[in-house]
Amino acid sequence: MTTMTAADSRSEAKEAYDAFLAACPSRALLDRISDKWVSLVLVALADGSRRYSELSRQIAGVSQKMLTQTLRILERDGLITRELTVSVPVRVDYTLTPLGASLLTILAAIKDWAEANMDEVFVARERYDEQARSASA
Amino acid sequence: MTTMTAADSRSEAKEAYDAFLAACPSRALLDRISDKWVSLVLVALADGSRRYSELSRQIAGVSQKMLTQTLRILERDGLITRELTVSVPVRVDYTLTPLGASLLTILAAIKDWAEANMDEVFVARERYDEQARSASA
DNA sequence: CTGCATCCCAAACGATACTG
DNA sequence: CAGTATCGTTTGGGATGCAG
Repeated sequence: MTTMTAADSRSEAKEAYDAFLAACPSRALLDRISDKWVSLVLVALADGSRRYSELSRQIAGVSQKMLTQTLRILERDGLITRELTVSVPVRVDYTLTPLGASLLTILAAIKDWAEANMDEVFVARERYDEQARSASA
Repeated sequence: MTTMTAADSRSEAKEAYDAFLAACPSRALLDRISDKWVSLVLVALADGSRRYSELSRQIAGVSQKMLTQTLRILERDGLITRELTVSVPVRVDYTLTPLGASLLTILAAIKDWAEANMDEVFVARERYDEQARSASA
Protein backbone atom coordinates (compact mmCIF):
# COMPACT_ATOMS: atom_id res chain seq x y z
CA MET A 1 0.00 0.00 0.00
CA THR A 2 2.94 2.26 0.52
CA THR A 3 4.13 1.26 -2.91
CA MET A 4 2.50 2.78 -5.91
CA THR A 5 3.07 1.86 -9.49
CA ALA A 6 3.69 4.51 -12.07
CA ALA A 7 0.30 3.72 -13.53
CA ASP A 8 -1.34 4.28 -10.16
CA SER A 9 0.17 7.67 -9.58
CA ARG A 10 -0.62 8.65 -13.13
CA SER A 11 -4.27 7.71 -12.84
CA GLU A 12 -4.44 9.46 -9.50
CA ALA A 13 -3.05 12.61 -11.02
CA LYS A 14 -5.51 12.26 -13.84
CA GLU A 15 -8.47 12.05 -11.49
CA ALA A 16 -7.38 15.14 -9.63
CA TYR A 17 -6.86 16.91 -12.91
CA ASP A 18 -10.23 15.88 -14.27
CA ALA A 19 -11.86 17.26 -11.15
CA PHE A 20 -9.95 20.47 -11.60
CA LEU A 21 -11.03 20.74 -15.19
CA ALA A 22 -14.67 20.05 -14.42
CA ALA A 23 -14.72 22.98 -12.03
CA CYS A 24 -12.91 25.34 -14.38
CA PRO A 25 -15.25 27.86 -16.01
CA SER A 26 -12.94 28.49 -18.94
CA ARG A 27 -12.78 24.80 -19.66
CA ALA A 28 -16.55 24.52 -19.49
CA LEU A 29 -16.97 27.39 -21.91
CA LEU A 30 -14.35 25.95 -24.22
CA ASP A 31 -16.22 22.67 -24.18
CA ARG A 32 -19.35 24.47 -25.29
CA ILE A 33 -18.09 26.62 -28.11
CA SER A 34 -15.81 23.88 -29.33
CA ASP A 35 -18.90 21.92 -30.23
CA LYS A 36 -19.04 21.87 -33.99
CA TRP A 37 -22.59 23.15 -34.28
CA VAL A 38 -23.00 25.42 -31.28
CA SER A 39 -21.38 28.47 -32.80
CA LEU A 40 -23.28 28.03 -36.04
CA VAL A 41 -26.59 27.89 -34.23
CA LEU A 42 -25.70 30.91 -32.13
CA VAL A 43 -24.78 32.91 -35.20
CA ALA A 44 -27.92 31.77 -37.01
CA LEU A 45 -29.97 33.16 -34.13
CA ALA A 46 -28.01 36.39 -33.95
CA ASP A 47 -30.59 38.53 -35.72
CA GLY A 48 -33.72 37.09 -34.21
CA SER A 49 -35.79 33.96 -33.60
CA ARG A 50 -35.73 31.02 -35.96
CA ARG A 51 -37.91 27.97 -36.35
CA TYR A 52 -36.45 24.51 -36.15
CA SER A 53 -36.90 23.98 -39.87
CA GLU A 54 -35.34 27.33 -40.68
CA LEU A 55 -32.24 26.46 -38.68
CA SER A 56 -32.14 23.08 -40.35
CA ARG A 57 -32.05 24.74 -43.75
CA GLN A 58 -29.79 27.63 -42.82
CA ILE A 59 -27.19 25.37 -41.26
CA ALA A 60 -26.93 23.06 -44.23
CA GLY A 61 -25.17 19.82 -43.49
CA VAL A 62 -26.41 19.39 -39.96
CA SER A 63 -28.30 16.21 -39.20
CA GLN A 64 -31.59 16.28 -37.33
CA LYS A 65 -29.95 14.48 -34.49
CA MET A 66 -27.15 16.98 -34.06
CA LEU A 67 -29.38 20.00 -34.49
CA THR A 68 -31.81 18.78 -31.86
CA GLN A 69 -29.00 17.80 -29.55
CA THR A 70 -27.28 21.15 -29.95
CA LEU A 71 -30.50 23.06 -29.29
CA ARG A 72 -31.12 21.02 -26.14
CA ILE A 73 -27.67 21.75 -24.81
CA LEU A 74 -28.02 25.47 -25.47
CA GLU A 75 -31.46 25.54 -23.90
CA ARG A 76 -30.19 23.70 -20.85
CA ASP A 77 -27.35 26.18 -20.51
CA GLY A 78 -29.76 29.10 -20.62
CA LEU A 79 -28.29 30.43 -23.85
CA ILE A 80 -31.44 30.06 -25.91
CA THR A 81 -35.15 29.66 -25.18
CA ARG A 82 -37.54 27.26 -26.81
CA GLU A 83 -41.08 28.36 -27.53
CA LEU A 84 -43.61 25.76 -28.53
CA THR A 85 -46.71 26.79 -30.44
CA VAL A 86 -49.32 24.06 -30.26
CA SER A 87 -50.98 23.98 -33.64
CA VAL A 88 -51.20 21.60 -36.55
CA PRO A 89 -48.49 21.20 -37.52
CA VAL A 90 -46.49 22.10 -34.47
CA ARG A 91 -44.24 25.15 -34.51
CA VAL A 92 -41.14 25.67 -32.41
CA ASP A 93 -39.14 28.89 -32.25
CA TYR A 94 -35.72 29.34 -30.75
CA THR A 95 -34.42 32.65 -29.48
CA LEU A 96 -31.16 33.84 -27.95
CA THR A 97 -31.30 34.84 -24.30
CA PRO A 98 -29.32 37.93 -23.24
CA LEU A 99 -26.71 35.51 -21.94
CA GLY A 100 -26.56 33.76 -25.29
CA ALA A 101 -26.40 37.06 -27.11
CA SER A 102 -23.46 38.14 -25.00
CA LEU A 103 -21.58 35.09 -26.17
CA LEU A 104 -21.73 36.49 -29.67
CA THR A 105 -19.10 39.05 -28.73
CA ILE A 106 -16.70 36.20 -28.01
CA LEU A 107 -17.53 34.63 -31.33
CA ALA A 108 -16.92 37.99 -32.97
CA ALA A 109 -13.49 38.20 -31.36
CA ILE A 110 -12.67 34.75 -32.67
CA LYS A 111 -13.88 35.71 -36.11
CA ASP A 112 -11.78 38.87 -36.10
CA TRP A 113 -8.61 37.07 -35.13
CA ALA A 114 -9.28 34.36 -37.68
CA GLU A 115 -9.80 36.77 -40.53
CA ALA A 116 -6.72 38.72 -39.57
CA ASN A 117 -4.33 35.85 -38.92
CA MET A 118 -5.43 32.52 -40.34
CA ASP A 119 -3.78 33.29 -43.65
CA GLU A 120 -0.48 33.30 -41.86
CA VAL A 121 -1.33 29.96 -40.30
CA PHE A 122 -2.18 28.47 -43.67
CA VAL A 123 1.14 29.67 -45.06
CA ALA A 124 2.96 28.14 -42.09
CA ARG A 125 1.22 24.85 -42.74
CA GLU A 126 2.30 24.75 -46.35
CA ARG A 127 5.86 25.58 -45.41
CA TYR A 128 5.87 22.82 -42.81
CA ASP A 129 4.38 20.25 -45.14
CA GLU A 130 6.75 21.21 -47.92
CA GLN A 131 9.73 20.74 -45.69
CA ALA A 132 8.41 17.41 -44.46
CA ARG A 133 8.07 16.26 -48.06
CA SER A 134 11.59 17.24 -49.03
CA ALA A 135 12.97 15.67 -45.87
CA SER A 136 11.42 12.32 -46.63
CA ALA A 137 12.52 12.42 -50.27
CA MET B 1 -30.04 10.53 -63.45
CA THR B 2 -32.60 13.28 -63.46
CA THR B 3 -34.08 11.71 -60.37
CA MET B 4 -32.35 12.29 -57.09
CA THR B 5 -33.21 10.70 -53.82
CA ALA B 6 -33.50 12.75 -50.69
CA ALA B 7 -30.32 11.11 -49.47
CA ASP B 8 -28.52 12.16 -52.62
CA SER B 9 -29.43 15.79 -52.38
CA ARG B 10 -28.58 15.78 -48.71
CA SER B 11 -25.11 14.37 -49.25
CA GLU B 12 -24.59 16.82 -52.09
CA ALA B 13 -25.51 19.70 -49.82
CA LYS B 14 -23.18 18.29 -47.21
CA GLU B 15 -20.24 18.19 -49.58
CA ALA B 16 -20.77 21.78 -50.61
CA TYR B 17 -21.07 22.76 -46.99
CA ASP B 18 -17.94 20.90 -46.00
CA ALA B 19 -16.03 22.71 -48.70
CA PHE B 20 -17.39 25.98 -47.45
CA LEU B 21 -16.37 25.16 -43.90
CA ALA B 22 -12.88 24.09 -44.89
CA ALA B 23 -12.29 27.50 -46.45
CA CYS B 24 -13.74 29.42 -43.51
CA PRO B 25 -11.04 30.98 -41.33
CA SER B 26 -13.29 31.18 -38.28
CA ARG B 27 -14.07 27.52 -38.58
CA ALA B 28 -10.41 26.66 -38.90
CA LEU B 29 -9.56 28.65 -35.81
CA LEU B 30 -12.44 27.11 -33.90
CA ASP B 31 -11.17 23.69 -34.87
CA ARG B 32 -7.80 24.56 -33.40
CA ILE B 33 -8.73 26.06 -30.07
CA SER B 34 -11.49 23.55 -29.55
CA ASP B 35 -8.82 20.90 -29.29
CA LYS B 36 -8.76 19.80 -25.69
CA TRP B 37 -5.04 20.32 -25.17
CA VAL B 38 -4.18 23.21 -27.45
CA SER B 39 -5.30 25.97 -25.14
CA LEU B 40 -3.59 24.37 -22.18
CA VAL B 41 -0.29 24.17 -24.02
CA LEU B 42 -0.62 27.75 -25.22
CA VAL B 43 -1.25 28.99 -21.70
CA ALA B 44 1.60 26.91 -20.35
CA LEU B 45 3.93 28.64 -22.77
CA ALA B 46 2.52 32.09 -22.03
CA ASP B 47 5.38 33.22 -19.82
CA GLY B 48 8.27 31.72 -21.72
CA SER B 49 9.79 28.59 -23.19
CA ARG B 50 9.20 25.19 -21.70
CA ARG B 51 10.85 21.82 -22.18
CA TYR B 52 8.84 18.83 -23.25
CA SER B 53 9.09 17.26 -19.82
CA GLU B 54 8.07 20.49 -18.12
CA LEU B 55 4.95 20.69 -20.23
CA SER B 56 4.23 17.07 -19.53
CA ARG B 57 4.32 17.74 -15.80
CA GLN B 58 2.60 21.11 -15.87
CA ILE B 59 -0.29 19.81 -17.96
CA ALA B 60 -1.02 16.85 -15.71
CA GLY B 61 -3.27 14.30 -17.27
CA VAL B 62 -2.02 14.61 -20.81
CA SER B 63 -0.64 11.48 -22.39
CA GLN B 64 2.67 11.49 -24.24
CA LYS B 65 0.84 10.80 -27.43
CA MET B 66 -1.53 13.73 -27.13
CA LEU B 67 1.14 16.15 -25.95
CA THR B 68 3.41 15.28 -28.86
CA GLN B 69 0.55 15.43 -31.29
CA THR B 70 -0.61 18.80 -29.97
CA LEU B 71 2.89 20.24 -30.15
CA ARG B 72 3.27 19.05 -33.74
CA ILE B 73 0.01 20.67 -34.75
CA LEU B 74 0.93 23.96 -33.13
CA GLU B 75 4.37 23.89 -34.70
CA ARG B 76 2.89 23.18 -38.10
CA ASP B 77 0.50 26.09 -37.71
CA GLY B 78 3.36 28.42 -36.87
CA LEU B 79 2.06 29.08 -33.38
CA ILE B 80 5.06 27.65 -31.56
CA THR B 81 8.67 26.84 -32.43
CA ARG B 82 10.60 23.72 -31.54
CA GLU B 83 14.25 24.00 -30.64
CA LEU B 84 16.33 20.89 -30.41
CA THR B 85 19.53 20.88 -28.36
CA VAL B 86 21.68 17.91 -29.28
CA SER B 87 23.24 16.71 -26.07
CA VAL B 88 23.00 13.65 -23.86
CA PRO B 89 20.25 13.46 -22.98
CA VAL B 90 18.48 15.45 -25.65
CA ARG B 91 16.73 18.67 -24.80
CA VAL B 92 13.77 20.18 -26.64
CA ASP B 93 12.32 23.60 -25.90
CA TYR B 94 9.03 24.96 -27.17
CA THR B 95 8.33 28.67 -27.48
CA LEU B 96 5.36 30.73 -28.58
CA THR B 97 5.75 32.62 -31.83
CA PRO B 98 4.33 36.17 -31.98
CA LEU B 99 1.40 34.66 -33.82
CA GLY B 100 0.86 32.12 -31.07
CA ALA B 101 1.23 34.79 -28.43
CA SER B 102 -1.44 36.89 -30.11
CA LEU B 103 -3.83 34.00 -29.75
CA LEU B 104 -3.53 34.38 -25.99
CA THR B 105 -5.67 37.50 -26.17
CA ILE B 106 -8.50 35.41 -27.57
CA LEU B 107 -8.02 32.89 -24.81
CA ALA B 108 -8.09 35.73 -22.31
CA ALA B 109 -11.39 36.95 -23.74
CA ILE B 110 -12.82 33.48 -23.37
CA LYS B 111 -11.56 33.27 -19.83
CA ASP B 112 -13.08 36.63 -18.96
CA TRP B 113 -16.48 35.72 -20.31
CA ALA B 114 -16.33 32.35 -18.58
CA GLU B 115 -15.48 33.79 -15.21
CA ALA B 116 -18.16 36.43 -15.53
CA ASN B 117 -20.97 34.28 -16.86
CA MET B 118 -20.49 30.57 -16.40
CA ASP B 119 -22.07 30.71 -12.96
CA GLU B 120 -25.27 31.76 -14.62
CA VAL B 121 -24.95 28.86 -17.03
CA PHE B 122 -24.46 26.40 -14.21
CA VAL B 123 -27.55 27.72 -12.47
CA ALA B 124 -29.52 27.37 -15.69
CA ARG B 125 -28.39 23.78 -15.97
CA GLU B 126 -29.54 22.91 -12.50
CA ARG B 127 -32.89 24.55 -13.09
CA TYR B 128 -33.29 22.62 -16.34
CA ASP B 129 -32.32 19.31 -14.80
CA GLU B 130 -34.55 19.87 -11.81
CA GLN B 131 -37.51 20.54 -14.04
CA ALA B 132 -36.73 17.48 -16.13
CA ARG B 133 -36.69 15.37 -12.98
CA SER B 134 -40.02 16.64 -11.70
CA ALA B 135 -41.58 16.20 -15.13
CA SER B 136 -40.63 12.56 -15.30
CA ALA B 137 -41.82 11.86 -11.77
C1' DC C 1 -43.28 19.84 -38.32
C1' DT C 2 -40.48 18.55 -34.63
C1' DG C 3 -38.14 15.26 -32.40
C1' DC C 4 -36.82 10.64 -30.12
C1' DA C 5 -34.74 5.83 -30.39
C1' DT C 6 -31.78 2.66 -32.55
C1' DC C 7 -28.06 0.94 -35.13
C1' DC C 8 -23.60 1.39 -36.81
C1' DC C 9 -19.22 3.15 -38.51
C1' DA C 10 -15.15 6.09 -38.21
C1' DA C 11 -12.28 8.96 -35.71
C1' DA C 12 -10.25 10.23 -31.26
C1' DC C 13 -7.94 9.01 -27.38
C1' DG C 14 -5.42 6.48 -23.70
C1' DA C 15 -2.32 2.73 -22.29
C1' DT C 16 1.56 0.32 -23.17
C1' DA C 17 5.83 -1.02 -25.10
C1' DC C 18 9.84 0.18 -27.63
C1' DT C 19 13.79 3.48 -29.68
C1' DG C 20 17.63 7.12 -30.80
C1' DC D 1 14.83 12.88 -22.44
C1' DA D 2 11.82 12.98 -26.11
C1' DG D 3 9.63 10.81 -28.69
C1' DT D 4 7.34 6.62 -32.17
C1' DA D 5 4.33 2.46 -32.98
C1' DT D 6 0.63 -0.29 -32.03
C1' DC D 7 -3.56 -1.80 -29.94
C1' DG D 8 -8.03 -1.61 -27.80
C1' DT D 9 -11.66 1.16 -26.12
C1' DT D 10 -14.55 4.95 -26.10
C1' DT D 11 -17.01 8.56 -28.24
C1' DG D 12 -19.11 11.39 -31.87
C1' DG D 13 -22.05 11.58 -35.18
C1' DG D 14 -24.71 10.13 -39.49
C1' DA D 15 -28.62 7.22 -41.38
C1' DT D 16 -32.90 5.44 -40.74
C1' DG D 17 -37.36 4.57 -38.90
C1' DC D 18 -41.05 5.79 -35.85
C1' DA D 19 -44.20 9.08 -33.06
C1' DG D 20 -46.77 13.10 -31.06
